[in-house]
Amino acid sequence: MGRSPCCEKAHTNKGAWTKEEDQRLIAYIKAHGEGCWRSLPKAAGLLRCGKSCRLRWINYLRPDLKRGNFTEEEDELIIKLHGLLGNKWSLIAGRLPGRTDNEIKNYWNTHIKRKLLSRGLDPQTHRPLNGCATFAGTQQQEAPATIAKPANSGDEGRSSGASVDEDRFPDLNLDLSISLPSHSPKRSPPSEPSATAAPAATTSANSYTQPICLCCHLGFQSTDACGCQTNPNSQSHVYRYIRALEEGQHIN
DNA sequence: AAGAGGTACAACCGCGTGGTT
DNA sequence: CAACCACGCGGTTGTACCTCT
Repeated sequence: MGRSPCCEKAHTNKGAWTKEEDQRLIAYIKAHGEGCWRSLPKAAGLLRCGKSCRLRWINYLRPDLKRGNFTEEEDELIIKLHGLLGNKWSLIAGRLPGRTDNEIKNYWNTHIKRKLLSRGLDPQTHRPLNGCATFAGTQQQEAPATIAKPANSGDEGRSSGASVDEDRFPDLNLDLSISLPSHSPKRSPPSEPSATAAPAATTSANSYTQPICLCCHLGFQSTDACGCQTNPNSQSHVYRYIRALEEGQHIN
């Protein structure tokens, strides 16, 4: 049982990276580009695991990293995105140029969690801590639960935040699901018959589905991470967060 | 000044997933 | 279609640094 180790443990360094190792990694990637992490350490003359090299590059050495303190805007964006996506740090990082998932994850655990607690909000659910409907009850009381669970909804413990709802962010309709732009019968594992269920972006009888790109809905401009505007007819198999429109609502 | 406790962050680990054979 | 492989992700840990007493 158990999987084979990702690399030979015997002759690999662990722990903090030295300057020399950093230089070797940077030089190699500059010369050969990213990719094939497994063979990279050997080729670059590093006594490191490929995973370790990848992590070091992505989280620390990449030239486009911003580093430095998070701004207030970034804080709020992270909170909103976490409310939407849960602990999907890589997705959140995708919306914050120059930030890495690891950095955001750490920042969340050390700063934002506390910030939300001080606001009386549960960092995981974004709901008021005392459980009473201080403001959650003030909105959308009549709205049925229209949230379709995300793809990994079976894994509640990991991303419970993804199931939070729109009452935390009245300006955002958080009715989300993960969907494919076009039907893909290949996906959707049998164990989760409807969770991934892309086409059914809603479970509400009162609403109908119409995909909206989350990026656009959040007000982001078309970027490399979101090609929906540059290529609206794209049939590429890219997961997109979509939400269901409520009755009477329409796309601008 | 020194030790204890708290905080921040880099790095590791195990698992899930997609691609290839 | 199953097995294998490599990559990427999220949770967790280790440790250096900071603050308080």
